[in-house]
Amino acid sequence: MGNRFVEKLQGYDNLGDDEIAALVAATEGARNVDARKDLIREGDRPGPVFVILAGWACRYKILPNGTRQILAYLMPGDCCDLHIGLLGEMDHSIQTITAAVVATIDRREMDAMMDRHPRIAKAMYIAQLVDEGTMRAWITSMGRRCSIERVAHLMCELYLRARNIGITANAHLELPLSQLLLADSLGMTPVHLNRVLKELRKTGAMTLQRGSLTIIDPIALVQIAGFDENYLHRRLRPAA
Amino acid sequence: MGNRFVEKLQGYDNLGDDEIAALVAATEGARNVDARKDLIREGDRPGPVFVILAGWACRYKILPNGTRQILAYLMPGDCCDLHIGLLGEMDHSIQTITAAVVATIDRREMDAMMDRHPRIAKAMYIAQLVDEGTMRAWITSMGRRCSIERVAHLMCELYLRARNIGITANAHLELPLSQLLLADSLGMTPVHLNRVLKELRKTGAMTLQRGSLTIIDPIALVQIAGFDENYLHRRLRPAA
DNA sequence: CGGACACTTGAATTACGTCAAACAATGTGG
DNA sequence: CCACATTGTTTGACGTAATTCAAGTGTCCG
Repeated sequence: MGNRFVEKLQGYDNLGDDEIAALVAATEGARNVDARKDLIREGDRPGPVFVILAGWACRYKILPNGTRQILAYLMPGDCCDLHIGLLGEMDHSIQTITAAVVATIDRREMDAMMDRHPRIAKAMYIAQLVDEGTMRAWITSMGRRCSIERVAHLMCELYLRARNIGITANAHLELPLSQLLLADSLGMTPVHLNRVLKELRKTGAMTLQRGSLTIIDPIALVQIAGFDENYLHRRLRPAA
Repeated sequence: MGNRFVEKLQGYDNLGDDEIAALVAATEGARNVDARKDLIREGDRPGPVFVILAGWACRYKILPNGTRQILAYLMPGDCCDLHIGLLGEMDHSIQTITAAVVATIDRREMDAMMDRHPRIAKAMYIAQLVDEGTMRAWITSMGRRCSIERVAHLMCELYLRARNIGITANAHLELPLSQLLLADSLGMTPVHLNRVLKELRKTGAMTLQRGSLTIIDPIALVQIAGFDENYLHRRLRPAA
């Protein structure tokens, strides 16, 4: 396995050897981070750009009433907002889910790299647009899909994103996400999520057990989710 | 009233006279658009950047089952994604709500302008980050707030955004949003939204009637919404 | 005046939440 | 290797917020 960040950006625009070298150099000093460590917290003054090279993380927000909302999952190759440094304060937190390898790229270095390599800039912008599209899909799910559809939709999203970076095997994916975490992502209670997972198992579309997702009947799953087949395709492999 | 787009960006970074002139020139050929006209549709190949100079618009998505989800409101001064042209297809549609004045800026022209005027680029990036923050707030609302809290929260957001561009008077705002539109934004049925509005009226926090929003008791409203007072403050007036 | 459209209200239904308890998996220290 | 705490999953009984269906009441506008 090479540098996941480079591989992801390469999927968005063809990068030359010098560009790859620049990205590799920029992410060289990556550090190991334990599971469940905040990389940055709501209210903090943003610093450098984070890149997740291995492991999983999530964006989240804690509400005044103590509940939590997960806003997005970060998989290997993903990074935080490109221009994060322009804001005065973070409006959400980012935490590792598993042990992870995290690189940080100084804002100035990032700007310089994007100036020198327009294709890196383009790929970064596309990545940002894809992330935004995912947020819109979450809003849509929360607003207009019932619980079983929401769960199915999230599983489709995660599975396709994972397949895109080559961490699936057959119709199978190791998902290090507890039911509590998933419930906090989908706007439902853990109890209800558990019942929905049971129902999905019963339909024969998929199973999720002990952190292991198996897509048994992809067509049925996509059908339940109301998942637009082109949805991630076109976003993950946009026209050149 | 000057150019709302310029005024908004000026709020993010101090622009010089030449930069203002460049923005004014870029938005010169604005055209009038009727209410309820799609500016661009899901699946279309993106073209130039849209800027709303007057009137209201919204981003939305239609689901396979025919329901609709509003994803964001665009007020005077707002624009669509900066790098929209990099994607192969739109993943959502944008439609005017009222009659509107819309400028389009060619991608090349936009790139050139941002190259020549780094402060314009910075202001545009901040605007983009603010929009993203708003999306995260919507996800949070949908996931973790009950209906009355959601409604109150959206009204806080819209009121503050409107105040920031100077279209409020006292504690009052003309909101050209039907209850059907609001319901499709908040993930609820129009019937239920209507009842929630009635309840909010009863609490004495606010009224929304015939397109006219009045904040009667701001403290009570913020309290109901669980609205973070700093939330838009820090995003709309970030530290220099 | 009549037709279209947005808003309002009531009654019945349902999806999901709450509370509570049991069970499984994993890890820690004695 | 066992007691035991800890954290995640599963299930049942019950309560409630929100939807659905249906029938109004404005209000605008040709």
